[in-house]
Amino acid sequence: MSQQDDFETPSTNAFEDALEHQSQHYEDGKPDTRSDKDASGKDEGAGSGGDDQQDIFQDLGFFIAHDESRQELEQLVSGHGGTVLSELPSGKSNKEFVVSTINASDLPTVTPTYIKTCCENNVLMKVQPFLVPYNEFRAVIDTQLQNESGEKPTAPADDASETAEQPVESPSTKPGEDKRPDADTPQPSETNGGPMASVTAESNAGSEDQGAGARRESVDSAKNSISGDESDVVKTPVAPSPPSARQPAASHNKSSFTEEEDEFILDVVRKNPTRRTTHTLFDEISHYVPKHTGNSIRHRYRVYLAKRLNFVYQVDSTGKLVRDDNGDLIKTTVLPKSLKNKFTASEDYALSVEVKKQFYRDIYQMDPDTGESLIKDINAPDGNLKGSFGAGSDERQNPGPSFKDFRVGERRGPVPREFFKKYADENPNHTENAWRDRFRKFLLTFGIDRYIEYYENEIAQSRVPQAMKNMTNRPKRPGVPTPGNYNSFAKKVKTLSQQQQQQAAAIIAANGGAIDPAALAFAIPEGDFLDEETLNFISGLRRDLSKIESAGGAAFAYPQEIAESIRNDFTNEEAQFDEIDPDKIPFPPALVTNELFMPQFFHFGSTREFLDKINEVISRDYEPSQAEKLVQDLCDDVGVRKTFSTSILTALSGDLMVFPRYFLCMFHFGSNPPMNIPGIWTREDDEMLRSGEESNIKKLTQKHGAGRIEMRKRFIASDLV
DNA sequence: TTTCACACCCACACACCAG
DNA sequence: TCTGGTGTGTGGGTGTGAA
Repeated sequence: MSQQDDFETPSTNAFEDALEHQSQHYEDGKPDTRSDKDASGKDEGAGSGGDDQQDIFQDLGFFIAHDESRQELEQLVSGHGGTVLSELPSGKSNKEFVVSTINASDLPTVTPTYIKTCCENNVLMKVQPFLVPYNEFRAVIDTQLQNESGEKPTAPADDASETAEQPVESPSTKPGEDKRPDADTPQPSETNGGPMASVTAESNAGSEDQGAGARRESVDSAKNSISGDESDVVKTPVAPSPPSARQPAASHNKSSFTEEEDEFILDVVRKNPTRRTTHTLFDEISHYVPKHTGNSIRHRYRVYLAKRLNFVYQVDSTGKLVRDDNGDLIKTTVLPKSLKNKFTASEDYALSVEVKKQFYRDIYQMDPDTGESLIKDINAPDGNLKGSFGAGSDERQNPGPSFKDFRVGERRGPVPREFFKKYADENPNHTENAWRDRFRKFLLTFGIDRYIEYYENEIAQSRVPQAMKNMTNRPKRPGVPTPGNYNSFAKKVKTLSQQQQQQAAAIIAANGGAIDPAALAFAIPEGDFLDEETLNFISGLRRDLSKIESAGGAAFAYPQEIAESIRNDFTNEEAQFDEIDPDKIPFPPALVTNELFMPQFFHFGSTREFLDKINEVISRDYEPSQAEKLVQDLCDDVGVRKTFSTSILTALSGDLMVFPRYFLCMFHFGSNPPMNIPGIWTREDDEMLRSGEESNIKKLTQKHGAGRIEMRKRFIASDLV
């Protein structure tokens, strides 16, 4: 597989013909000349780098409701022959679209990415994968806001969940790319002579699904639209939050993918580009998109979303994300290698020849390239012999044929491990184990002499030789799940303990039969989660535990008078904030998500039980510099994610006395972080403290007390906030 | 009939272990 | 140390059924 195939091989089935169908279905039956032009422009556009601008949007109108890059989008539309509409389309024409990431108008709406992608490729692409589903919740909210403000109804305000985009390199076919042999090319297959893998382009043509958006289930971006948090998301190349896990269950057993979910999937892939083809990545994503299984998310990505992956974030050789000097992720259009590499014919041939040379050396103690003897003079000073003597003595006596005339025959070894180690060092495209396995399972089965002969013959005939295939016929293992099959929740539950099943069933039942994260957590194997980077962006908790740790005890050790003052404040506050009855808080509490808590959290039977355990953990004897151990214990014993407990510690300025209060108030008041609680510092509190204004300090003193203000100042001075 | 979500398949790359 | 057995899960699909 080409390393850059996703970008550089045009996905020809992605190019537009949907509108042509639409016109047949909906329009007036007039001949549409665009399709011919598109057909001719496909390859040209894809290969030309997009410099030769064409009127790809001719006859089409777009209402740009995307505030973020309105001017750019308008220029792109008009620059490519399209019409920029000054008001919302009537909905009667299938050639008019709204451009926005939110569809609150129930009109055909495409994402801004559609405009950009078409222009970058100079091709009118299929509109279907870029259609935005109608979001009736958002429409309701917009209407409410309009009613409250008395404003006229307007076009849907743009959602800011779209990540920043950059121009994509125009797709082109690279020389040296994976070239699949012709179907009639003979190949080294024992079991069938056909081509190894015919690339089956799934038919995407013929979609006239203008109503697809309206049919889809809408989701809860309404909450975000009110909070005004969207702008933050736009400005940073951070993924959209995971789609809400508390969305109403679909009326049927298959849920459509929303734009929000699509963007979430794309962002996780961008941050895990080496795992883009794996099953496990999508299974992990499914933990955060509970309406869909890993299988279906993977399918969704492969068939639809891969075309929209116009960039990924750069990773190092180990797959870890790389950041620039400012700490930002680096976008790239070059895809990193995936986890496993297919063996090519030239690799098979090179290995065959190298193994053959190894046998030749072993048998005849002669250098296969020079024909010189490898046996040192027996009287040599070091007394060592060249080469090894793995073969029988008879063969060693034999001067032997030239390497060219030598045949390996039935010989299978020995091949020292060192051979594969050295070979892997020189050919790092595969590991030592992989080279050895290729030798064992393919070369030995097919025949070394035979493959060399085949390969050289193909080259001589100016044909493209193929790699060996179909050499493995391991019997199916009875009772073992099919690899790469990440299906339904029910299947996962089957693997759980009886007690866990009962708990999961209870949660599902309490949830009206809908699967929620709490129940789902039982099905997630421990440690089977997205990488820390992804979790960070999911949780939004970017606290740096190492800072706290590196500050040693300084951040948590306070002078006696401050400690005394804080203790007094704490005692006075207890009646108001610490005597909330945990038995009145249902378990799991409403705010609990997988982003904040580990699966073992859900093993607690009640909120009280959870809080008792919290109290037990923080009562242990931790040194001031043992923040990391505390965080680890909270994770292991109570199921609080490290990122979450670190953020709480930061909000509490390390004051463990307030730790139970944080959870109690969070669950009771339904707010994370809990607001207006003494000892729990919010971002606004910190800004007020930093301002140094007398009025602000006065307010903070009333809220937190003088001792905690001193404590917080030290925390800020240590750069821990 | 078509589309799409979801289930399922299977060759094989890569790994590890025991004799 | 060599070797064979075999586990795991990637990579690239296809099959099925509801809407």
